[in-house]
Amino acid sequence: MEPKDYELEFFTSNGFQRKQCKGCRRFFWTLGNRDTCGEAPCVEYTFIGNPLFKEKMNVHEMRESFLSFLEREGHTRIARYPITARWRDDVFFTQASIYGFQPWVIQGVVDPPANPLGISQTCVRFNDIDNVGKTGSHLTMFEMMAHHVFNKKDKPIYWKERTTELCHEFLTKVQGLDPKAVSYSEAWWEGGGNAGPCLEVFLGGVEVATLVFMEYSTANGQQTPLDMQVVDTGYGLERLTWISQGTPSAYEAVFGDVLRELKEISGTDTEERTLGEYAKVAGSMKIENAADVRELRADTAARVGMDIDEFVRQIRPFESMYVVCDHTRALMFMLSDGTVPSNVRQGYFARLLVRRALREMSQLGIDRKLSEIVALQVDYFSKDFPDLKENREGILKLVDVEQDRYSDTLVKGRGIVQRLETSLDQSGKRISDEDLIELYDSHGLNPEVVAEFAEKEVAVPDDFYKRVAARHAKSREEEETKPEISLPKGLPATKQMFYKDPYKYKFRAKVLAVEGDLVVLDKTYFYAESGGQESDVGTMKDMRVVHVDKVGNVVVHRVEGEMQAVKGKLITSTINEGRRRRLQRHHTATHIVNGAAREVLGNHVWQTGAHKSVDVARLDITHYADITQEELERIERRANEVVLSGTKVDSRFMDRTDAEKRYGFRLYQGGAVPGKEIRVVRIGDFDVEACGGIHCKNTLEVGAIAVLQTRRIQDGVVRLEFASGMAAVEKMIAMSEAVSNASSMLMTTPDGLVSAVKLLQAENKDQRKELESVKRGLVGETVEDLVARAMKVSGVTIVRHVQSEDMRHLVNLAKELITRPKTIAVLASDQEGAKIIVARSADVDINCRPLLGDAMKAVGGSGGGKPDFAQGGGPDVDKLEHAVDHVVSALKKALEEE
RNA sequence: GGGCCGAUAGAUCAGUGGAAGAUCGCCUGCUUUGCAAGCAGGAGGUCAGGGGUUCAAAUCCCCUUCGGUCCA
Repeated sequence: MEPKDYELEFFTSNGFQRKQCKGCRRFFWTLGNRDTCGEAPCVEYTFIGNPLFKEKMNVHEMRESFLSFLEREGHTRIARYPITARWRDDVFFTQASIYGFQPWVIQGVVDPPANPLGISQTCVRFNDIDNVGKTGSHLTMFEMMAHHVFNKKDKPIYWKERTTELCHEFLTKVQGLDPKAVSYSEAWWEGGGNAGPCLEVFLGGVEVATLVFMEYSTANGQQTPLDMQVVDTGYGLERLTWISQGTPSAYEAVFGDVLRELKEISGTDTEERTLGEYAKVAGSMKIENAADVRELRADTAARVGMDIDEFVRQIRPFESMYVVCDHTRALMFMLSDGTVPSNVRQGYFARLLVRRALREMSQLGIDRKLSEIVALQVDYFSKDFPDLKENREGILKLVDVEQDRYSDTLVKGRGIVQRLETSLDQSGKRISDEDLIELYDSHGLNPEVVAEFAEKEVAVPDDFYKRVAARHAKSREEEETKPEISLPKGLPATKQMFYKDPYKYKFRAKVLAVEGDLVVLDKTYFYAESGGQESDVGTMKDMRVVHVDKVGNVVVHRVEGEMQAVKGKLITSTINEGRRRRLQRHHTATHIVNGAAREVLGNHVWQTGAHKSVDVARLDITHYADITQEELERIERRANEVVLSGTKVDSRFMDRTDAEKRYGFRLYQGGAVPGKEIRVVRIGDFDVEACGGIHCKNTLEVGAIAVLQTRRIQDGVVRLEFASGMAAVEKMIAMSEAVSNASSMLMTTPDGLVSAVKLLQAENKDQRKELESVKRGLVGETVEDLVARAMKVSGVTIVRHVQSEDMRHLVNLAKELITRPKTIAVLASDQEGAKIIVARSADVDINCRPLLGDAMKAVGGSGGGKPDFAQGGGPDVDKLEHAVDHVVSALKKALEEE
């Protein structure tokens, strides 16, 4: 960070002065007389009740004002990227305007869609979610407006001067800001392996924009200049809107109609001044936990001269409404862009938003479906984002499903809390901090909810969420590293000929390298395992090719048999055609099933994984529920209609940006796809995906698609298993074989199979019952028998019985015997070791346990039980009779002594 | 991807080594003008699956499967 980085001609020639902030010591440029940088806490918000722009605008007007300004200044306006960053596998969500251009544009692999360009990018960030609603400015979802420039060495467009000038012009000329009111603070930016100087643009106490000049790569601690210099600006749409309106908080400015409606529904109101002071104090504070929030409230209450309790009573409903507005807005975009609520990954954040919003709704006492509020958001935004309108129904459905789920969790939770209290009551305890953490972490019940459910008061520790986090802080498991295939360096990319001719199975190619059992050719028709499609196999001269991998751009053939490939020589290879055809069919079938599932289930369906093997293919898709039999049949029917339609399957390489423009981000079903050119596989108007796999040329080649089963593999993801072509036929043959075998075994026809099985089940159950009751009857008979033969000592009947029985029977026998008055049973069996039961009726005063204990010593085992019913066993079967006699004589002795 | 909690009757759950239970629901009968009523009786269980420890496992240990939940 050097001063010269910031000494712009634009500043010096326009009379800007470089000053140092007396608060934070940062340097900044300004036309005004200020001595502070212009950001809170060095200054307080100055624009509340005092808008700094000439015109009040809502978010839509402000967005349009910015983008059309850029258009007038030679920029091309481009559409936002989805909020779910499917083109990347390193992040879940789009968190800044530059995300859409990482990594391919920034690395210079792909040309930007336009240059220079203007965009308003929808983003979400969850790090400060706890502050939403409280600080007056924090949001989970926001729009980052930007002008981006990608300056290549040979074709620079503009850099610091023009960037700063554009920013200044937008603020002063377009928005009518007093030029003295803005300051540009010198700072350094780093992120995503890149770095560069930046200017932070402050006005009224708020940072409204950051102008980043990305020019270094910071890989392994070194700063090396980038080939491409990137202008990465970011203008906070919501903040600019706020400043234009001068409302007490950003929320009041940006949530528009939705907030108005919420206020009406909940019937809450307060003085603007209270909210304004709240935001001012919050702007100068760092808020990290519940104690900070208390401090913020206390300070503000003091400033407006209000009792703290009264202040909180007034402010809480507003905080709740802001949270509901923010979360529903974020949800709307996330769900529209393909996030399905779930307990993992992206989906979890959607669930989090739904649950938090619902809690605030109940705080407010609004008894409505959350989807009604989301619907308001859709209506407020759909004019500027038509895709929201298109997905409206789907979005609301997802919200409803998720709300139902939460109410299930709460119903369950209420039971858990009540049972916990009852059991704690017995030991005179109360719900502890540990209990609270457990309830939250394992059952999703946050402390407020627990307090609501509990009879008694519940104390919540300030650092509650910190302690939950501490519970999760544990060492990470080491990642498994795949054994790297070592190849000679500098091999050229293998020409993958199957893209040109997927029906060629025999070819000659030059051997470029031989490494152990690995062979690299200059070109190949073998398909390497990727995109879930298994690799081809075949032969190379007399060797077998058993697997084909891709390492970078090099295709590696693994062979078995004596090595016949010689570096520099030509070699003939043959691909196993039958296998290839099956894999190819399964791949095309996968696209068809994906499209059919989307048609049947809804637009929220995205592929999350797939595998195509010889016999079966599987496709994992996002969906919020199990697939019903009816839906399954519709998908299967639709898929086969598409097959029979004889639609051409068009596979071709396209410029990435062109493809995205033409087909949208639905292309990325299989996840991130690298490179400037992507291969686009299009089945008429039915389905388009970016895919490197080998496909049929026409859907007819798929033959038929048989869906074999569906399974929910995780929350929000369903797996479809299916077969196509001959594999489908084989599956059908196998199934019908199983059915006919089963029917003939049951001496019925396939049609009668179900009822035959039902009958069989019923019969089986009846017989089990009957057997049990017969056994019970036997016990009764034996009892009579035994009692008749029993000895009597001092009026007590002692039953001695040794027989090879199972323990269960013995226990039943003893149970039956001791229902008789004045009865003692000494029963034994030598089945599976020596087993003894000593039991007595309730009216005999003898402890059976020590008696049994002695016998157990004799058979070398151990036992236990209750005083009136003891059982045990040991290994020494030979000593069983002796042990039983011992028990009986001890009993006699004890009874006679009385 | 990781942590935690869990899986017992149709539903909700109790049972923490020694005879599988409660409540609701279901069936039958009685009672009642009527019922989200009362009384009496009854049916209903692969204690998720598989291994192990033990004389003995629903219960303790391990694995698998499935569900819930929190976090990244």
